[in-house]
Amino acid sequence: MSDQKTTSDTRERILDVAERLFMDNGYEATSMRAITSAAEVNLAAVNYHFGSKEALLCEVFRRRLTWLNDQRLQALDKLEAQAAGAPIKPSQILEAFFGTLLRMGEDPSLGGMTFLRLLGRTLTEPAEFIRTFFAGEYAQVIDRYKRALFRALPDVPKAEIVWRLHFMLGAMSYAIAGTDVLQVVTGCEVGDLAGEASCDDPDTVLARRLAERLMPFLLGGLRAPLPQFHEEANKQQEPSSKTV
Amino acid sequence: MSDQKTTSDTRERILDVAERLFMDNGYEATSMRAITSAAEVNLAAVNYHFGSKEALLCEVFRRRLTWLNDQRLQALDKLEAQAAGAPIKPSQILEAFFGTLLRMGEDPSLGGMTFLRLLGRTLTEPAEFIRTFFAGEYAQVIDRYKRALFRALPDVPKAEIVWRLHFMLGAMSYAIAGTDVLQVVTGCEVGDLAGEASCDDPDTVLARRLAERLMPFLLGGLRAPLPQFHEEANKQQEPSSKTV
DNA sequence: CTAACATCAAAACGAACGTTTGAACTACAT
DNA sequence: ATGTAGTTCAAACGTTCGTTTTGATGTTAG
Repeated sequence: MSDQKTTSDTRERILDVAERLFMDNGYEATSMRAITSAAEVNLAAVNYHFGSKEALLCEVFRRRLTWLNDQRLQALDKLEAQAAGAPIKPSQILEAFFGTLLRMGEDPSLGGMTFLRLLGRTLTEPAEFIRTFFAGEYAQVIDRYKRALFRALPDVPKAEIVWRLHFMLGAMSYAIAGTDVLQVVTGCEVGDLAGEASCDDPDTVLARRLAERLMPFLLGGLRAPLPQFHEEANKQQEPSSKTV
Repeated sequence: MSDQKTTSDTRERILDVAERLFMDNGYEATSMRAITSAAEVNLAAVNYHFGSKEALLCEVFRRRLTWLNDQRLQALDKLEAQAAGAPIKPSQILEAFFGTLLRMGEDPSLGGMTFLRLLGRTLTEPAEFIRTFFAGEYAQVIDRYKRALFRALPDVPKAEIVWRLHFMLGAMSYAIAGTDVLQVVTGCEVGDLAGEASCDDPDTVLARRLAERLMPFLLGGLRAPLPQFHEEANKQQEPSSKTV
């Protein structure tokens, strides 16, 4: 009555297949028939369980994003509790926000790199229902982290922080999308990785390497000198730690 | 005279309309009928002039990208000539690559922000024909700039530079896409801008502000401290330190 | 004038799309 | 066994897609 376990099998299989196909082909280019036949379920199953193709895409994200943003909020709670009123280091804030996401790429049970790539590619889709869905899913966590960054960087104009948060999200989004539109850029990347740690699957290794490289880049961008009109703000970014 | 009058404005009108509609709705969600009726041309005109919808998209990009990447190569040529063998500053390289692009956003005759947004959104599209098209268009210029960065940063491992070039492209791509998936992030952005220079159209102002903010961020990310491969304090699951 | 190109309206093409329908099947409480 | 609610199924629905065709009209250059 309350929770049908007969439901779970078909539902989950659809969600898993949809996640992969949306990632491979994009939302518009993925047909219901491709999804249902790959999931080995009836064509009508998606509309029965989710209502529509749009609702399916939202559910694909919801089952992972709710958990993710919950983790992010908990991580920030923990940081603020530890700080006990003292300012939190920007590197810790970035780690809580981006590290929590990137660690999903190492765990296939959380969607792994498939979900990360899908997320990165979908964040730039212009469809209205996607934009409003993401806006709702992210509203709380973005607001909390924005305020945390304001407090961590009191000498930086708030508008500047917002811009840089935008840029950081972009760098991450594009990096996890990994569309490799310019294969020239990545080129040596994969071969470079394959040489080492071959115990884990390539996606897990990639996720770890990505985090190692991306976090310092983001922090460097966040603490870059401000554009001309505010020169004296440079001193607020003392090398207070070697965490990077 | 020349034949540019024979190939009258039908071609250009299709390209202009397609550029805007592809930007607004994405490639898959934009129909030929929407394009031709908005351009007030016959439905068959696209297939007559370009051959197919795919070829139309490629032509939309080609008419701007060949010029852009030409400018980029010339800018790098000029830098290298001025340096006369001496190392070029990374900031100059970034200015030549990203500044040349961002300046297109201020010039409506070069596509303006419409083209920039379209470019940012299309760079993450998974469709195969798009990926191979961009790979061909960008191969030369990426290779030149990659080598320039290698020379400008001789102490940084080449693989690291490639990663950071990737991140910089991502930050720029997402920033110019401006999909605002998380409106919370931008929020004050537009209102902030509207206060000042209201003499130009909003898109031109936005492009200028974007460049002012993005370039320092990219440079800060590029020059961030390198990751330390054994700094794992909170997570210890990689005992091997054989990383190069 | 002629020939080649460009544009048009209209219609049609087959294919693929998201969605709906109504019957058949399953599980389980009574 | 029977009723009921939830699930699956094959088949069809109506629409829209990219593309092609036909034939007529306008434009331009040799």
